[in-house]
Amino acid sequence: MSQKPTIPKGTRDFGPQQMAKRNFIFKAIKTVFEKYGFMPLETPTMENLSVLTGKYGDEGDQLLFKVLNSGDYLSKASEEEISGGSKSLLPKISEKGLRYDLTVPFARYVVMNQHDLALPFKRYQIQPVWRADKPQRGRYREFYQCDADVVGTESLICESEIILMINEVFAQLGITDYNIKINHRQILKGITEAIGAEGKESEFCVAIDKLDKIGLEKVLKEMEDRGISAEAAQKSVPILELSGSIEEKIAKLKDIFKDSESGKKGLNDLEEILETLKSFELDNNHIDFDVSLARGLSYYTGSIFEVKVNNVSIGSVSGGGRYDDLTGVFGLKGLSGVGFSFGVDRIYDVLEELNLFPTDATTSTEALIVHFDEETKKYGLSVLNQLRKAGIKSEIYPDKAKPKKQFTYADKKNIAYTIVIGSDEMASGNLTLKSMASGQQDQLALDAIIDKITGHNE
RNA sequence: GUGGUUGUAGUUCAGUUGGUUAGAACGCCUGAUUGUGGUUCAGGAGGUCGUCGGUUCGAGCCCGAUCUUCCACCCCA
Repeated sequence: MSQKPTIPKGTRDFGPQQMAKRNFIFKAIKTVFEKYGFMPLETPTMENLSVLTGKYGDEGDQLLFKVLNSGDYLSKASEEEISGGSKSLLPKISEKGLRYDLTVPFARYVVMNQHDLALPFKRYQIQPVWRADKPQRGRYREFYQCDADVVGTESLICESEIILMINEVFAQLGITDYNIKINHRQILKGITEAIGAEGKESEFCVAIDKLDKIGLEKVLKEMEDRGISAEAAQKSVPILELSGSIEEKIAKLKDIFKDSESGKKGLNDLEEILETLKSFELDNNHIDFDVSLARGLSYYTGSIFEVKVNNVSIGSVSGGGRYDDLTGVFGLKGLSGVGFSFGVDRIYDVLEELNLFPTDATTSTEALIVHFDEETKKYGLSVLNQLRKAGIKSEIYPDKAKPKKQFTYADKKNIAYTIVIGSDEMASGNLTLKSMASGQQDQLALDAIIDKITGHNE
């Protein structure tokens, strides 16, 4: 008995229909990225472990997929190291790992090529990444990230452009009801100062990030669990419950941040981003200033954002922020950057849930040639050649088969037209064009058929 | 990593306290139609019940291990 094939946990195949839909998303994202002056970059699937480890925290290191050294990978390890467990053995048997995200390889690339790059450097990168996580719904061990980053400038125009790009991508995808939540790490720092919890920033961030998930009371408890005084936690309540328009929230915070340089800086940045956007005449920029937005990644130092589509069961579909020292760990100091990422898998689920995939995203072949015998099949080949010369996606049923079988094939593959060639058609030169959707058939010369199919596309 | 959960036909699922030959729907194949798909009708194929071991006269059902699925926590896209 042959064994049943399987794929590794947390990985997926993408069939033709899925790929058509995924490509629809990728195309929209790529088009927009390039329109804003971002250039494509690809980096290797594998990086040296020295590049990857220590960049994502202890948890992150555990989630790295490591690649065994080639050949006799145990030969360099001593008895002692083998008996010492995985910690001492690992560096001896593995030197490479699969990329965990696109940001670190990007930073590595920038440092390695710093003398050749025109700064500011704008790149986009669409590639799979791997995490040895436990899979769940919407969480895989292999998934795609679509990153766009700018390094080498502190200009807030970049932030504004990110907002514009998100708006443009979503417009192309047909998503209309969504919020771009924005906040600023300096504002969060300002809040910790204002409530008397200086230096507890990261604890504060971890706690409030869960606000919409677990509610205010549990967040306050979490703050206390993480070493923030009950008094300070209480003082944050009015800030977290801020309401009103963006301008009103900013005005209220300005008052609270009288003595906080960080807080003021954050608010100024935010105002400048909003001001810059006014030059671009958006009807609705979808921005929502949310002081409870924190985002886990600790390397963010400036603005941060996250996109949530409303009325769907899916979490955030995009996010990003500004980091001051991304390349510092690789020895290149003082390079500020800002970047963001689209989560393709989640966008896919959103489009599916809202039924927003256009029907032509899934059509494949436009015309199938149906024949009856060797002679008509041969005649069909020259017809096929003409169709393809005219740019029509077309194919001929390769085997001799009953028409029923050939039509069923066209039906299953969702092919729009069939062109039937029998002895009558061969004799007259007028072929039978059948529209599979309506079932209507017409006797037409090949030129007329080509006109009709291509005309239908325009 | 912690705790729970699932596994029966290609797919979604039934399957009685452990008792003969494991079912349905959809899908698939063939025919009704030797030049016509989607609808209809008739027929057919398809399962070592996740895997290995144990209990039993007897296991899809009970027990153990393992893999797998999904969920919560942690963390994250």
